[in-house]
Amino acid sequence: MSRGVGRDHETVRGAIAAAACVLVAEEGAGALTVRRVAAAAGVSPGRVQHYFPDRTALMLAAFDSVQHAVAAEVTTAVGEAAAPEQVLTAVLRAMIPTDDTAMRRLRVVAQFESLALTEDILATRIREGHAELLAFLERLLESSRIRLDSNNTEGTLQGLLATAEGLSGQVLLGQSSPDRALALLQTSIDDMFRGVAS
Amino acid sequence: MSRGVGRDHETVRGAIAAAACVLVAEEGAGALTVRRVAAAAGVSPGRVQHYFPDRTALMLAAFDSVQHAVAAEVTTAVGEAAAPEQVLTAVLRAMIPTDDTAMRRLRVVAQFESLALTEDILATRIREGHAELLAFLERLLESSRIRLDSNNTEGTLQGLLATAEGLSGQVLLGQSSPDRALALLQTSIDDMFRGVAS
DNA sequence: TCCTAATCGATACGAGTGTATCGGATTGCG
DNA sequence: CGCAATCCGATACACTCGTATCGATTAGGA
Repeated sequence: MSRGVGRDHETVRGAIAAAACVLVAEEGAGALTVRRVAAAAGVSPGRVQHYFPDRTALMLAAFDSVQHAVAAEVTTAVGEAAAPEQVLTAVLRAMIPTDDTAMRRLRVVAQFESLALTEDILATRIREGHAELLAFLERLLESSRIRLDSNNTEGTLQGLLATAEGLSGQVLLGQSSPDRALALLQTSIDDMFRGVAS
Repeated sequence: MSRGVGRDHETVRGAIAAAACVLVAEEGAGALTVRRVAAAAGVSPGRVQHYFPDRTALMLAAFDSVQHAVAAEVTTAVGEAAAPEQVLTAVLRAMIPTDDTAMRRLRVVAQFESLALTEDILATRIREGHAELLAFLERLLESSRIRLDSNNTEGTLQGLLATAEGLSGQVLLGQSSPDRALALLQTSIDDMFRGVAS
């Protein structure tokens, strides 16, 4: 079934999008090209063109691919945690790249974030994902017995997310080691829980 | 003196680099092109080519241009502050875009940071600038009477810088308003100084 | 004055881009 | 067994890109 109507459309699309992500991770967003992606996926340019009408569709598919990968990563990290504090810690730690695969994934995310400064569609999607994550963590903490001393759960969470994102950027740029970033992140988390009755 | 040897080389170079920054701010790093920059600077492509041997030189000049602009901004912000705590606060607040010009400037910085994930020369320069800023703030706090409770000045500062960078990214992506980001940043700074005898 | 070096506009070339289009291959259905 | 729908490889076209190159212009020293 290498041709014809029997092809599993979504599988092929996903494979091409995944190859596009690898390409972006290694060569930057500028390499997001029909022909380059085709070469990276080991596929003819015509095939890529068949599954994606234009360059924007290819870009959005690649973005969805990383976003789903990140969501899956977060989900498994959450699955292993029990208490709400552990869930929060796991989610935030997942934003710091420690191994090669996480490094690549977060490099792709960083590339798309800078693309989003120009492409409004990407900015919207990133905002939605960010708001979703924030709401999830907010529900998590509010449904538990945890109450933050600042009486401002959303603000504190947003600050924590900003810290994690900043540390992630530092690691990606080689300004900080993953271990150091994780330690600093843990300090911020501990500060947040300080003086809180669980 | 529109031609000939009498031209002020550095002035022309600077003007072209500044125009390149405006272009990057408005259209992203992908617009960093000889012809586009020439058009943005109101200059013939040949002139740009004359002052910059290749695209990399143009990119580095544009990067230096923003870096100097940021340094100047920080310097004036520091000049208005008296106490070391105020200096630190001023530096960190300068990383959050509040008006249009700061917005544009930080957009350019963000674009170059994502470019640095691919271009090693940029990564090196950013690391150097970051280390320099960190060392400056460290000296500032250590030479003053301020001692951090965590007994880990560098780590705390790095965490604070990460928070500011993360908040800056949130503002750039429209996930947070400048005022909100400034408030969250202030909270982080206050937490840092909590329990510290000045 | 004139001549050398700097400046710069214009043009050209090859590579790479997005996209349109065509034709053959393949498959599942009637 | 057709046959229509899908799949996809190939090609073409009009662009933009970086870069090389040439010639004209200009300024300042000899």
